[in-house]
Amino acid sequence: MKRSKKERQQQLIHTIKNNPFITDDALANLFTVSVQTVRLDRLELSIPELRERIKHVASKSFEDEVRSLPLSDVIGEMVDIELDERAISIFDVKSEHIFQRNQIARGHHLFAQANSLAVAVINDELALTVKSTLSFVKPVKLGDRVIAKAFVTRKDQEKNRTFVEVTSTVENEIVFEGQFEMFRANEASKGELK
Amino acid sequence: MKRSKKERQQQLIHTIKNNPFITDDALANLFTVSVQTVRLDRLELSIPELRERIKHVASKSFEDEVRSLPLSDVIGEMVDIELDERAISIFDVKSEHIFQRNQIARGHHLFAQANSLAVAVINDELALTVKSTLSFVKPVKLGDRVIAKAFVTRKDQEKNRTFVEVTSTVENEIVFEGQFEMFRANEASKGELK
DNA sequence: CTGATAATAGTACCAAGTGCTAATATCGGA
DNA sequence: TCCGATATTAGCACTTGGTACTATTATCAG
Repeated sequence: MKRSKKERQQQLIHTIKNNPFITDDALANLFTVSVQTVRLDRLELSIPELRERIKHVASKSFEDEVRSLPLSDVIGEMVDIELDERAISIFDVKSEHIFQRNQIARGHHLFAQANSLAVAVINDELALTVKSTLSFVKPVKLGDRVIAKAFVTRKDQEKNRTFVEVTSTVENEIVFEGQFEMFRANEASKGELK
Repeated sequence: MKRSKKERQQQLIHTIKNNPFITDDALANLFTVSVQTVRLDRLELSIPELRERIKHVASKSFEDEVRSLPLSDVIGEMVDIELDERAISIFDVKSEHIFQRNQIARGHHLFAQANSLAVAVINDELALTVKSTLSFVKPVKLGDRVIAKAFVTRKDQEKNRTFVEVTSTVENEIVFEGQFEMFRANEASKGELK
């Protein structure tokens, strides 16, 4: 018992969290205990085996037909998407997102969530933001769960533009609004961008 | 030979592509061939086994997840500042800032640089973005050095608002412009924000 | 000192493979 | 029609990273 069971289990949780790809064997070495001990720990903490962990990580990102952009490029967690129509993502405000002084989320995270959602909702190989107008309606605090909803409002086929409106709420209260004018590369315009 | 080897292999590629979670066994059933045939096919097409496929999908998404975190501190290096007047920062576009597909910098990093500069230039305890209008003039690429310059254009003492204009350039060419309306908490208004 | 808790050891088993050899099909051309 | 090439199937040993279970040994605390 290096530092008691509890302490080890806390470390185990932490270690696996930021490296789900580690095997029991490696964990046993890390904590200088036997593999069986690691397994008992996982059992108690109901942490699934390596393969299941990996599968979980993988399927989270693979879920549904997010073809336009790999889900990975989205800030926040995508919960719903209908390409070229709408998309919803969730973003939990953690300590790394706030100003330490006042616990208020820094604006660029809200923008990042909204902007990446605007990119993701577009059903095309390439989507870039051209212009946008933002309104930070209400400060967002540590621990808040921000739900961003994006709607495609208009498409201009000739100019390859798509207009997306994003509204972010915390407990049904609007905290952020943004209009995004997006450039999209459809088949015809591929390769035009230098 | 239901439809020739080639045809089956094409289908195999397709099937695995949009469901990397399928086992050889399931594939064998699907094409009504033996498991061995599926394995030979994978071998010829150099498609890795199920576990490796899943691992690949997982690590791709995991890397991006990790990558999106350090957004908090990497917002450029301040090189000059005159409080309530102007500020300049430099931001080098690295691989973690771009879309892998086209090497173009993700918009929120440009916004983050500009926005944090707008916050920094304000000589007050608290500064928050209220509204902003952005224009992504030209795509920024991997390796580019973005120089953002912020100017305070106007102050509205009564409403506690400060207006900041930010222009970002790469090799003297404008790539981004933004107008920011900032809320500031001066002595008089401290604690008003709930 | 004795129980309880914790840790270790060992066994059988599983899924989803790889790598290999060997036996059959099946087809297409001389 | 028969022959050889290609394609397919079968079988076996072995691998990883586990589960599930039992048995033994430490270790600590009252």
